[in-house]
Amino acid sequence: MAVQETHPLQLECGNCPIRHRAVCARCETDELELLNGIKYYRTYEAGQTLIWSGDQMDFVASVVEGIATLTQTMEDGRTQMVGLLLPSDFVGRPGRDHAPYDVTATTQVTMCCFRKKPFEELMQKTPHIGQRLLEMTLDELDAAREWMLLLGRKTAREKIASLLTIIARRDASLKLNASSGQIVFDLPLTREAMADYLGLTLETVSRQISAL
Amino acid sequence: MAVQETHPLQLECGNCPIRHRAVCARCETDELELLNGIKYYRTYEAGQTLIWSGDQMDFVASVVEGIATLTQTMEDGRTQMVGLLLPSDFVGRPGRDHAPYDVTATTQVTMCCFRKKPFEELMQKTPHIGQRLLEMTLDELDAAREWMLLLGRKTAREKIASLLTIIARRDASLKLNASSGQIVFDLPLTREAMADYLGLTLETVSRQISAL
DNA sequence: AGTTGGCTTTGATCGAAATCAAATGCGGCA
DNA sequence: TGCCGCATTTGATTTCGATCAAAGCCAACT
Repeated sequence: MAVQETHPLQLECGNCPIRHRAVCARCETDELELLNGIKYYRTYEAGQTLIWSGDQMDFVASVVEGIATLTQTMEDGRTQMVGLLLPSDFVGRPGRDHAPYDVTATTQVTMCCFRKKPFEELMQKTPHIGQRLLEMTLDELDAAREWMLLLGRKTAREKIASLLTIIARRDASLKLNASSGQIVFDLPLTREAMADYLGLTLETVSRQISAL
Repeated sequence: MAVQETHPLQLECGNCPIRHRAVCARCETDELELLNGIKYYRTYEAGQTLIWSGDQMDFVASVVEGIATLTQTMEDGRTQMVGLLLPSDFVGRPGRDHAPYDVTATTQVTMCCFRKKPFEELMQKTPHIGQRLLEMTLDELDAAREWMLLLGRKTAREKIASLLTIIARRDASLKLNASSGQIVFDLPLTREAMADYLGLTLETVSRQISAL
């Protein structure tokens, strides 16, 4: 894994860490071969903005490693995070050619990219890709709606608590650490990022965390 | 149309009002024939809850006429609306068997229903349905994220303004009323429904509307 | 007319979170 | 060692929207 992180120029799909959860999860060996033919990897540093809202999008991609965020910004500078991209999540939208949100790396991020045109053509030929993408999009929609409840109706403290449980839960499902009863995890987000996510100010986030 | 509203037991797909925007939009005549074979209509009265969160879902459906809402409720009774269902919108999720939200009619609603099992089988055979559903789901996801910005970062007044413009815009695109510069529309929502949608209390909604 | 019950408006008060401002801690670097 | 830049914490004050409470409006029904 360490080797791939430094320069994952070409990685075999067979032992890809997101093989069974990404958009390619349902693909058979032959379909995978086609995808493999048009894929290429890119890595980004923590803090880097991968995509700016409004950018021309000539590719789509899967997050292989790292964490990135989707944020929306108003004219006066107020921002709201509208999505968290984790390994296996899909970026971009077939059939749309400009990006609707900023995408920013919060850690170092590795992406498995496909030029949009060939990918769209492949989607026509191999139904498994479209099926999986639909599934993933429906899950994202559920997550977004869960978040709407949080933003609209929860108190600052409840928001923090929800964020922590979500991160912890994900973390657990990723590492499957059947360790002792204790749950330990580090959250790779600054106070500001949390505030952006929760619809709060960073001061409020700080205070509420101290209070726990 | 009046006739269909009272008892739309069977309506010809060819002159269905949502023929070109619903999940069947991309279907060819032969595919439409298959869908036609498994569809049935249901109507609900204003105020009626079509589906309760947690219900077993043995069908999926398209809204043909009327408006319904998707709402999420917390244990202590706080509620947040997470979606607005308009004519052509799709209800239910292939591959999931319990409803995640309450669905409530705000006006009289007519739905074009399909039993889930046959629909899912049909989706395998006719790619156009899955493709269209993906497209619609991606649009819904965009709408949900727009709403997250509203809930997380906008003031009460801005929330009201956004709601009004959204309703007005939709209304305009529906009726295509190229009337004089004036824009006239009635919003078929109670103060409480608006409050639910905007993450506010009904008092605040009332005050802000008066203030405009 | 009068009553009932719904939605809506208006008023008074309270409180949670935003805002403004300053201090603290800490790793990198000259 | 000391300075710088950055994230975080803490404090004081303000404000927006929630909450609690009462009245107004209007259509349906007796």
